[in-house]
Amino acid sequence: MIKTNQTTVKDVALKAKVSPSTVSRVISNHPKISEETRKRVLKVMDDLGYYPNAIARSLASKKTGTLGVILPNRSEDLLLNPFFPEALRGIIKGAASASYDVLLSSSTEGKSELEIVKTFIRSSKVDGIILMSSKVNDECQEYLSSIEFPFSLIGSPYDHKEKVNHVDNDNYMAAYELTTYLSMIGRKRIALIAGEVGQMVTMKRIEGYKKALQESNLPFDETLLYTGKFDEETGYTYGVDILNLTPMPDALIITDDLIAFGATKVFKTAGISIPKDLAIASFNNSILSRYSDIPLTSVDINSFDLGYYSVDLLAKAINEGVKGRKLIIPYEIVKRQSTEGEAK
Amino acid sequence: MIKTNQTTVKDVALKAKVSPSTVSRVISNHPKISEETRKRVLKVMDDLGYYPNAIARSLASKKTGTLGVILPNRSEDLLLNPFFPEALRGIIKGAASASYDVLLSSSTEGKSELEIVKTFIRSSKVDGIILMSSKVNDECQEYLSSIEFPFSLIGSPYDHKEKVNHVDNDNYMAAYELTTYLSMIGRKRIALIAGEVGQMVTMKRIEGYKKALQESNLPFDETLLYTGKFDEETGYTYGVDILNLTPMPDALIITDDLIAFGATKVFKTAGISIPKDLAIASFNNSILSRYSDIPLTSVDINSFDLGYYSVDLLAKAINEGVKGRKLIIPYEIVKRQSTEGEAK
DNA sequence: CTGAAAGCGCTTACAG
DNA sequence: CTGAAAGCGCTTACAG
Repeated sequence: MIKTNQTTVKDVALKAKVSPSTVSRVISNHPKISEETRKRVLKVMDDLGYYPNAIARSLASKKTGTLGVILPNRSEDLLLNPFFPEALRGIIKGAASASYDVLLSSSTEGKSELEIVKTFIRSSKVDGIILMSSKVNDECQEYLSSIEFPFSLIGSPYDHKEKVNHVDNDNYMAAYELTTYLSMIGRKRIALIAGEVGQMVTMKRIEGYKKALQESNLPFDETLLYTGKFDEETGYTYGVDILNLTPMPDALIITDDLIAFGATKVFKTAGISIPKDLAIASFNNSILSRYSDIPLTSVDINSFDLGYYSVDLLAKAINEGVKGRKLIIPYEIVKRQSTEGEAK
Repeated sequence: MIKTNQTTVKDVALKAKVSPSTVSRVISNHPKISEETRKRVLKVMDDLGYYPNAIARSLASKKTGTLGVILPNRSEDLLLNPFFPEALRGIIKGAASASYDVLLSSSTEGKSELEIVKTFIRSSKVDGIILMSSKVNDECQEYLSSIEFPFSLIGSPYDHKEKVNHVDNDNYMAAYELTTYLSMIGRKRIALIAGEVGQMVTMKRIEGYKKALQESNLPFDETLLYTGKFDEETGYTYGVDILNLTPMPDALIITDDLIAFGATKVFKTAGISIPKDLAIASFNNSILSRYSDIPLTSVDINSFDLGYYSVDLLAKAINEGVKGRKLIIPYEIVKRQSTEGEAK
């Protein structure tokens, strides 16, 4: 913002010989303006290079035309997990087509997500908010629901399902299907590296996994279930852990390609044959799963769409007061070499 | 923004028995407020749960406290090139520590970057702008310079160097050093896949490459220089092209890991031994270069820092009117197996 | 150190 | 279909 002597509605009004009210009305496409007046004003606006001041509009109209996006606090996620850039791309695209701007949360160390949300709202900077992940006992969901501020969630709400707009995959089914598939190809000891406890998506996937084991008449073995952070370290660490199990699992589901990729390296180095000794399946279907030496079977969750439709939902929440709407984005299990060989 | 009956300066003023002016002054930390008054007002603000309306502040003060970031129009970039998410992460971090919010350009198909810039400025939504890449004849740089609007550039300005704040690697030197290194390990025919013509970074790297060839007494062979889009297709296509050259090059520089990764697959499938027959070096040092079957030598350009310091520069441009400042972010050539074997 | 007043550039009932 | 007036919630010379 610079002290350029902006041309204002007043200038336009003067030159078009109408009142500022009228200028304002043609700006906002008010229906009851005569075609003649509209044209004249439009022409003057063009001649003067006039462009409405968004800030002034916001103050007067109580609408900002911008959407706030809360990025995960832990910046590692932003870096490693391809979900975030992809979903963000979907959000940007969606926002563009709905004529919204996107304001990103500045992730400061000290500030909790809730504080960021509150600041966005209290400073009146956004019309609505997108939460990019769903935690168990998420205080942001709680808060936003309680003050009835328009928001949408990527993921499944931990509570208040009837009030929270959200877009998600059916992660329960995805894990169920994947586990069943591994069982069908003859695997008996199926391990799972499931992501962070405390994330709804982790809960859902574990549930689906357990259910599938049960229906396949396979025992659930707690020692085959891993949860934790999703960085490189973890991939290696768990890989080594699994290597040391006796008997080793003959299948492994990992909820992110990157980790799967890392773990795969450990197994290969140790002379484990994939998929013969160990079938591996993962999530996100990122570039890594395709480019891997042994291409990885992976669940494509359509991150872009998750982002894109979260905007759609949010726009409806803002404009029509929609609440509790739920959108399921289909996933797809892309089968590749890491699960396609014969079992030993 | 919701029609919550916000508490305003007026409410605070009333309860604290001061004028709104005074409240405003304690909000903005005006020095000449008595400690006593300050404390009383602060207490009332806290009691009332008051939080200043950012929009109103903006309108009155002509400062928005937000930075506009222009993302590349072609969304493929955002997806594939790890530079963008990384640099964006740096920007977000930098913005947070400088107390700015980040507004993202909504990349619509029809709109040029220049139009987005103009809209940001004319609607008074941002105090400054970050351009995430530098094109030859970039009209945004031209425009922003001409109206003297604060901005900073990631990359090298194509012109008006004395006016444009920018942060960049020394891409000339990086390409020069990498080429020289390949020559030093005995390579005689060094090919280059250089990225898009029209990007300043591509120009710089080609220059450095040529200079190094010359100083190493190697001929510059036009048929060994490739430019083009950076998607998967390109990697495969050029890989096949190179395979069909006679004689084949014995070294290849590629300005992105992903493409290098793709090309590598082509070569491996064709039975080319890396690095024996063909040494490969690339840029960005992404996760891919490490995880590759044959780990790739790659230039780490420190994308995060590029983003982070672009904010630093921009803040100085806004607050101190700084112009033409230049910041060089060091790069690092990370040597790995793809260049470390012996030549044939 | 503090207050009264004007103003930032729009929008929106209200009235005609 | 259009205008006059008040107001959105702050900030900032100006004056004291």
